[in-house]
Amino acid sequence: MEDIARIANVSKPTVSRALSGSPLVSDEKREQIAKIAREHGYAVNRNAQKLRQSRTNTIAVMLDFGSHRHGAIGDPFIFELLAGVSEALSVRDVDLLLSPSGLETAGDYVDFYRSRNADGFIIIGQGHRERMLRDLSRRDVPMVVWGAVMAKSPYCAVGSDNFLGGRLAGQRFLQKGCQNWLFVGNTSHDEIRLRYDGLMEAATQGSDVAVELLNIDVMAFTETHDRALEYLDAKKRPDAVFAFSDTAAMAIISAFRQRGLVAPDNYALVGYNNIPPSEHYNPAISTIEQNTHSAGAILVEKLMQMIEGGKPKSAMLPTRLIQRETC
Amino acid sequence: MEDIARIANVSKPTVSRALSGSPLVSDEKREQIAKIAREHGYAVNRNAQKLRQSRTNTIAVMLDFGSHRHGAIGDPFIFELLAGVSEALSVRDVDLLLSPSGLETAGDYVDFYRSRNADGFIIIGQGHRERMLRDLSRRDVPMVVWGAVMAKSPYCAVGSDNFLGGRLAGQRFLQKGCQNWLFVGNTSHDEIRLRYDGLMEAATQGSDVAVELLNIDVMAFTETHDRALEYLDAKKRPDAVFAFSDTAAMAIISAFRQRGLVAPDNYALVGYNNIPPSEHYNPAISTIEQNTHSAGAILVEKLMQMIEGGKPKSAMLPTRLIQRETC
DNA sequence: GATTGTCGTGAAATGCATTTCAATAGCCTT
DNA sequence: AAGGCTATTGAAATGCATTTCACGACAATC
Repeated sequence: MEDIARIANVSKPTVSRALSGSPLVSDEKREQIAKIAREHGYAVNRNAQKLRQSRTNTIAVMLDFGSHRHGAIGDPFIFELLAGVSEALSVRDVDLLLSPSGLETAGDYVDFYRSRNADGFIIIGQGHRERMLRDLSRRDVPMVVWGAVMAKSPYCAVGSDNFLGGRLAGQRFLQKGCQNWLFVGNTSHDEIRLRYDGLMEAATQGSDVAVELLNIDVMAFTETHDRALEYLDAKKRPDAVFAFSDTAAMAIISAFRQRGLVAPDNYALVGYNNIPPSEHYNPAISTIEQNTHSAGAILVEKLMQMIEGGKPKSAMLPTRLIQRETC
Repeated sequence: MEDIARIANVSKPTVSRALSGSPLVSDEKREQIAKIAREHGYAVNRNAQKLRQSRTNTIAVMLDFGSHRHGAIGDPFIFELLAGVSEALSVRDVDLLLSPSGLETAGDYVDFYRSRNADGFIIIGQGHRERMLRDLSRRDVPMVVWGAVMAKSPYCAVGSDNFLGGRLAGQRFLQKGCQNWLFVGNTSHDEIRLRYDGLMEAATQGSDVAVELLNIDVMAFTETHDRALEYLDAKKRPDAVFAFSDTAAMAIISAFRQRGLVAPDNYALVGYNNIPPSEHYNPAISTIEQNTHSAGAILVEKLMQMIEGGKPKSAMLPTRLIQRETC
């Protein structure tokens, strides 16, 4: 920068101001300096900048890649969410650091933050990290979580109305007169348990409705498929299935078909997320839609408020049932 | 750091060495210093470190999020690739900057690199950026590209043997005696054109084989589906379809079924990527498998060599046909 | 006892941009 | 013509860790 200053016959601060678009420097001079910088292949050292400003304009997005081969991550839904976040960040010219490694405990997160790697965290899915997240939220680190939104939550969470999602599915089952329901998913994840709770609430409003729970902990396609087969082979015959994701719904459809059961003739089925293939699946999958696109924007918005010192409130996004062939 | 040094009764350099695991400092002292740092909530400022070392231990991974709503990105395959890269990087303790915004021209990439935002680039998919990539590769910026591997390529590319993939599908079609083939994909992308070329080669080995091309430029699910319907409604009746991705294959299956055509009875179908749902789809999709997992590791390996000043060669990964119900 | 070597340590230089604060030049009032 | 104001500008301080180089202490060798 000093060299550029010399060539442009100005001082270092002036170059700095010109390049960062400060109003203190005239447009003419700015132009001229920018030109010189360009010609000499000079680009501001971003690390020196971050060091000086104690601001990184970077946020870390935590995806549970660990569960990649457990399937949760492969879901197009997560990808859409990530794309939404990425887009919202790029509008603000903030960089996205994807799932930096070695972050396990709340202490790890705090250290990472203190090392000024990022100005804050967006954490996708509480999963089984609920306890860690609680700890972390007390440590004065800007963070926003995508997942279950609970009244008592100590941190800012953004998520769909999962309880409603479950209830909508249940109400539809009631309409169709189904009485033996099956919920497929891992209820140890808050987000998914809320869906189960919503389904249960609907169940209590019907008469003679029984709900079973197929609690799969490895949420991959193949595992879900196999667990569903086992379930059927135990002579169970649900007339309504609510799956925690469309991907899982596909696994269900496949397993049930192997045993000669087809939706909607032999059972009703509702999935979750409304991923693109669901609409054209055979049969087309009824599902609960989440608004991924605004999700990303809201997550970013909240986190930015937090970084600026604000204390944003959690937000719950609406959800709706999309009826297709399976139900 | 100076404070920690004072408290530990040593000098700044010693603290630096202790915390970075230098062998120059005794284990005992290292322990003690680490303890003090922990107790006082001290964490090394990563930006100062990067500034001093002129090394960021960060690489930028470029995904074409722009095409998100054009579908390409939603493909689980891309996600798997990303997960593979992420994992390979985390082993090396390198951070992953995801698709920083504002990078269009080769010049943008160079500036970004010169600003020391990252030590190099992994670029997923040449797409329509082929020209930019050529430019960039001449500018002395470490980069590796996932996509078509071509002999004359000026940059290091890693990819599957797409030509072979196409040929395998074609050979299978020949075995089954199909004569009216349809290729579905956007051949303006090198990667996909190679698959087409491979298919064509197989075609020339058969007798009386005709190949048509359904050149879809928006590779999203719904668009593919609609284009397939249009195609059928133009009274075309292919007896073999090769789709550039399993996702596209699903769209094809759906569209064909709407016109009363079912695989494998009415036509043979081969997809690409072997994403998890393909195995259990109805019908189960025959497909060309790419090895995503080693892909990520190889990409990272090559890039690291390049960052160290090496000049790694391109690599082509094997590919194989997985026969399932559709063919 | 003198010499060579090893090990650990610290002072100071370095990487680079931003920001504060004081100073200057130029213009307008009165 | 003197005083006051604005718009620019620059010198120096600052953010923080790493690295070079030199030095002291101590053990081993002759």
